[in-house]
Amino acid sequence: MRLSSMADYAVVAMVAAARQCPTVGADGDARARANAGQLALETGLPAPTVQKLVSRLVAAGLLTSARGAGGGLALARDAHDISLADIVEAVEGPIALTPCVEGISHDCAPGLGCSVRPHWPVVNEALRLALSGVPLTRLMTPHDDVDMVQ
Amino acid sequence: MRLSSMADYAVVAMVAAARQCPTVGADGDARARANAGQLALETGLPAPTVQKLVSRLVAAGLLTSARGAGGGLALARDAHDISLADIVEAVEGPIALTPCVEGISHDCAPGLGCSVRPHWPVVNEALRLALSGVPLTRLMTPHDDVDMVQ
DNA sequence: TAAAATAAGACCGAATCAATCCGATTTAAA
DNA sequence: TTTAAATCGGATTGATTCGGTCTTATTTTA
Repeated sequence: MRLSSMADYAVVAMVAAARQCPTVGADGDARARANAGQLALETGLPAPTVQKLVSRLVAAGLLTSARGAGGGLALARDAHDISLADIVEAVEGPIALTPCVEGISHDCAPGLGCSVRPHWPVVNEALRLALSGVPLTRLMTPHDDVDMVQ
Repeated sequence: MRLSSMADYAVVAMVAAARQCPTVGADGDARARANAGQLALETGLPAPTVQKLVSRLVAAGLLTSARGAGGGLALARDAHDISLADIVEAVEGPIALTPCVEGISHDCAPGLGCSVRPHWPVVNEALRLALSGVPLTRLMTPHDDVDMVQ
């Protein structure tokens, strides 16, 4: 039920990246690029861990990377269009509480014919919806009372 | 993000227990008690694993146990009043995606002042609500189309 | 009184996960 | 042309948790 540490760190790293690169240039060439070392310094996470995280985030299309000297990272799209679900899925894969997904048998209860399996997608979708409702912009604020009213 | 195997098995075991003891006697003394061995046989799970599961379920107040010869297990309350959230909490403890709960520092991002921490309770509550909405009675049905309309 | 059946707790092996390190590739600047 | 800087990918090590098995204690019936 717990989020993996990698996914937890990824959220923190994305928040830091969004702070360092608040606005991406409209021409696609972000001016204020942040490198992995700066993100590690700001978040307090180990540098190798941040490097591995940004690799997955880039592969998932949440960050854009520019190699070489002067390179760095930038948000692929606006911070308001990146949600917790995107970050979690980028690091952990599809959001599912159980391995009882379509295509895999996983006969956990042969006698019951796995009667609980048809009900997991409902829970998974509800969870995904909850994560999708939290954009990155809301996480950037140090403390707000918006959550209380929701 | 994945549920632990123990919690997954606990759901299956509770479904099997609800099937073997559909109605609990109003006098509190259930007539049709199921023992751990029968549950293991019906679910296909290892018997020692089922024993460990029922121990936690009894401790959590979801099952009642009667020791000695002729003893066994019975649902503590009606199957309609037992939800997925109850079972998961009985096995895994409080439902929380991150260890960022009140009382524990866990300074994942000292530089940011853990700006993401105030937002986790919102997600946790949404997840708990989704699990609470699935009663045990719905899981007992082999296959129904109720989930589709919801 | 004795035997049988049960739950409850303790122990151990194994697997997954997190973290780290190293080398390869690419680009800009001197 | 050369040097420096920064990302990308894989492989390795260590530890924590998880899953499974076993033994012990308690209770009821014959």
